[in-house]
Amino acid sequence: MAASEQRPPAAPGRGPATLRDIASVVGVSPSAVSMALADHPRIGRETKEAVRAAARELGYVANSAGRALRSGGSTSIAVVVPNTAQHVFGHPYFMHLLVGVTAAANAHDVAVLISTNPASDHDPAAYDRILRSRAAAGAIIASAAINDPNVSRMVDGGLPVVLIGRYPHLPHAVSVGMDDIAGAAAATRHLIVDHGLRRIGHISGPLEHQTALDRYQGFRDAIAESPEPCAQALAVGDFGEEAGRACAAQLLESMPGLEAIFAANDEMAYGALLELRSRGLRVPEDVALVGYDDFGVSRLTTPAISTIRVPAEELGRQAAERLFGLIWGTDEPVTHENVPIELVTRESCGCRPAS
Amino acid sequence: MAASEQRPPAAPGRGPATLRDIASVVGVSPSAVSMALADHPRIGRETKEAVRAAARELGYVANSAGRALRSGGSTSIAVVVPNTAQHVFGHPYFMHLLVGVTAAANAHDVAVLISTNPASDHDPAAYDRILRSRAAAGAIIASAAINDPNVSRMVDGGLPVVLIGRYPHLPHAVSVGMDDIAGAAAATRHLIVDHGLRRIGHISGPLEHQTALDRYQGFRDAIAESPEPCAQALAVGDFGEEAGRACAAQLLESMPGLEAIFAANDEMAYGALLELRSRGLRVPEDVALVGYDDFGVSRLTTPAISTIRVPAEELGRQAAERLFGLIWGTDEPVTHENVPIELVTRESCGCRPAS
DNA sequence: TGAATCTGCTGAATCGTTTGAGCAATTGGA
DNA sequence: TCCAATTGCTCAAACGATTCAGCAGATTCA
Repeated sequence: MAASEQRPPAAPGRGPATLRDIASVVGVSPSAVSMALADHPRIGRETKEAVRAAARELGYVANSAGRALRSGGSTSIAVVVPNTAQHVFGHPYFMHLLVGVTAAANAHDVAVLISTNPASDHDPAAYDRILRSRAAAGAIIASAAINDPNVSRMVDGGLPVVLIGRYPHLPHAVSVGMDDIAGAAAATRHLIVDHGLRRIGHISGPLEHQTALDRYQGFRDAIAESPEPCAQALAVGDFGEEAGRACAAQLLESMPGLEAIFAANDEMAYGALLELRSRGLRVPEDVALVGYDDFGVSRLTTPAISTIRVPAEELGRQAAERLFGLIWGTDEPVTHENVPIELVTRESCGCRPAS
Repeated sequence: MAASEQRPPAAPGRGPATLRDIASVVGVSPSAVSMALADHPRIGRETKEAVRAAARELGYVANSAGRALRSGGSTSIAVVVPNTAQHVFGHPYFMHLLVGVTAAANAHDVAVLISTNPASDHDPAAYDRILRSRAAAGAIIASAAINDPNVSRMVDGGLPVVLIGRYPHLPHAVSVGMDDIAGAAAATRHLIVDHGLRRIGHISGPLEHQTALDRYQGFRDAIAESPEPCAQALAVGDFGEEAGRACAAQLLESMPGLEAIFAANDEMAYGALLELRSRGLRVPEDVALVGYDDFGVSRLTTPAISTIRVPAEELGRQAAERLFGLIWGTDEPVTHENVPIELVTRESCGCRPAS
């Protein structure tokens, strides 16, 4: 079925219609058809109507390769995930992000390409190739480590790029994120001020991620601003549930009389919950617990985990809009923008009685 | 070419390199470069090496539009989600599917385009346009309602399409799915045979989804094959947590002495769990519960919900491989293939004591 | 020595679309 | 009546990669 005939002009069933097919139906040149569809003022009203009718009839959609080639720029954007697929790509955060991005892209009739790192490390990264091949007109980069050299290479690569998160060492980069420092401080402050807890441990993410750094910073800020002295402890995890267990164990060792744990994400908070439960400690009566993210996990556990809600979908939507602004040049170059976050109190901090 | 002055040959920083840039560096024609990169036998070894060196030097990646235009066929595949974005796209199922698809696509150096329905209903669907515009060489269609006319239109549209799920009314369609009937029967049989329960209710999905139909069918099969008589009841939900609550309430009304509930997915099982708990009924002691899917939700609840594990990632991977087979013509046209599923017993059916 | 073959490349055409230049017909103004 | 301006289209040239026919030069064989 791959062998195509010589192409009798505008064979009705054979493959998608082209400008030429419409042209031969209407009886004008392909150029006229192109201009008619673009609503060019120099094309007559009748011709335009005839062209549009024929286009609808034949189900014409412009060949994206032809268009991209001629007008230098595709109608796609890429969402790239620099980290290995297993680690981040499978995370609910990414899914919500993607929903936001596709919603915005759909509204502008733009296709979304997703790209992760290939397994091999010496090869040029997959997303690198996508941008160089001009398959996408720009890219949204999600959750990169701060020392990822690819990110700064892409930012400097001349192609429109929007980063998700905060990148203090890339001052020229356009980014959309949230105030993780304030969020973490709010979570910690809630434990200190509203629940009167004084001996608090933090389970952080890997410290080469800005997000982990910022949440740790917010934690320390809240401790520091407390009028009454608080004791703090740190255990460094990797955002995974198992690390949460291990870090909770570590905190219990290192800080006798631990009253509360603030974990840098909900997965680790859940891990901590399991560890505490397995040691016979009650949450929140013996140890209070707060997480971060609110992507479903924290709502389901018993007790439900109090957390900071990250509006990932909104993040994705704004990143996409910002990217369109860069691509079409319709935007003042805002360097960084934050979406609002919110403390969600549930049972694990002691706000509502665990049922 | 009188216009050769316009283009200072291979300006190093200006935009991605083209074949011409390499050609002018090496001192051969663009054709030779193309053939060298394709490892054509009629190109000399030295030239090939020089070309490859220059290509690496300039960071050359073939312009995807140019290549697609000439060789008729892009190097992307599309993943389309016919349902509204809110409903299905945000589901963990989709995320796992996507991980599998991208993993397979990455391995073959193929880009993945994702597409959802636009809001408007009268417009040609977004994925329709993607295929017609040849932006993607083929498509994987995820979770469509059985009466979705777009699906059969795409299947008959002449472009390679792989469906995910079972489509008994589209006998020619290539699809990858799982045996939902067997899975549901296994879940129900577990309640009957292993736990000795006899009065069982089913919370199904919307019955215009084949998945919902099949799981209901499996439920009834297991009831029917039971040597001892069982009582059954049905409540129809929409795969959402709220519907799970409502359906559980409905089942408790309609079937006095209800001993067990088999829900067609984990979200609804979780809703049922909440409803049972709010009525003071213990799970599994008073009412046993089994769900379906195992995308994280069921593992986190207390008690953890027994369920059927759906290998969505594997589903995505196989769908992608099947699609490549269709596109490149390297495959016998297997019509339908199943991935294996597995019963995962946890606490909600009574297999392990709830901690 | 001359013809056939092989080797290594060039030139031109092509994919489908867009766009500026330009041409023929019509209309307007003086 | 004649020169302009306007209207409505056509032509040709791109965009970048691929591919096939063909052309020199070198090599082989008779």
